[in-house]
Amino acid sequence: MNSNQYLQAAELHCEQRGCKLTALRKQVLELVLRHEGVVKAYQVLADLQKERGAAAPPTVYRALDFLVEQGLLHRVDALNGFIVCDHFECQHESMILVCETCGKVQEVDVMAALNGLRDVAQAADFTLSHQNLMLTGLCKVCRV
Amino acid sequence: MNSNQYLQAAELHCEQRGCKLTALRKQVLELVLRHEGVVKAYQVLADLQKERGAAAPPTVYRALDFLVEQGLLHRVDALNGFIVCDHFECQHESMILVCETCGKVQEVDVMAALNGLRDVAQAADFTLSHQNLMLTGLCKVCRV
DNA sequence: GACAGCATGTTACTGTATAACATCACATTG
DNA sequence: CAATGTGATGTTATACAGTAACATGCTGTC
Repeated sequence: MNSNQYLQAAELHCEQRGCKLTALRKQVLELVLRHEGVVKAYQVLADLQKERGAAAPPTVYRALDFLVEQGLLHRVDALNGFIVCDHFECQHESMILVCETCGKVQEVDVMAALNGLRDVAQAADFTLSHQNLMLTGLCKVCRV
Repeated sequence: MNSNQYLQAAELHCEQRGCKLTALRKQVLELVLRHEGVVKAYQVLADLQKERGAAAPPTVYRALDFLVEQGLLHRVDALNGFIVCDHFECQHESMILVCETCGKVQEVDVMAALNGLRDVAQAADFTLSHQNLMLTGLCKVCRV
């Protein structure tokens, strides 16, 4: 799926959920798409400023929040960053793998594998919500 | 284990690992211990300033980083905070459960339950390091 | 055209974290 | 004992992250 296709699908996705991928939101999403892997809010802000002159933090954060809410992006807490989710259509719980060495990220689905954790939590009288886990390790390339 | 016992054990633990729980580090650890649950760096900083007058962010961050490195604290990325680990002796991988409603945290061990995730990661050509997962959900009290 | 409701712009601020350099304390050793 | 090296701490300044609060603009509906 190329960038344009993605944007189109994203637009449709938003409409189906009863809200709009406005020009600004689309532009922000586009900026995020341009980067490989994790993008920071202030990076997006800088990019946005290049493209349209003035822009303040709230502008970017609001757009990013919206995109996260729609499932188009995932927030990666531990990195204060965001990544594109390329399977926003389906209900999923994912695990975001961050390589400690090169910083590359990938997302894998873990709906099933989470059950073990869910059981442990349940045993501690705790009910897990939907998760987007972030775990660290070594990617194929950096593993040597 | 009360606070004093913990501090003593912590001191021993550091020595065994070839480093020192200095007065400052001990004081910071004590300040963290005083709080239930998650503590923020700037909260600790404020407390520290009350006790010893001047103190700047790096002082606190260095101490906290040290304590995390020694396994005495866990960093909770998603909350920009820290919690005490009360079983720093043993090699463990834990899951930190954060209640979405009341914010209380608890730590549970998940060495075994992580294997499922490890397998999924391996299938994606990724080798997981040791983890301290943070997951959100509802605690016993807030679950209703 | 008036209004409601949402999106965006703007200002100012709070909170989180670190770089870079200065100084101190203490152990080692020549 | 003085010289030196090393790690801990102090200090200043700044970078980076996020939000509150209010102003303005846009669009659809009655």
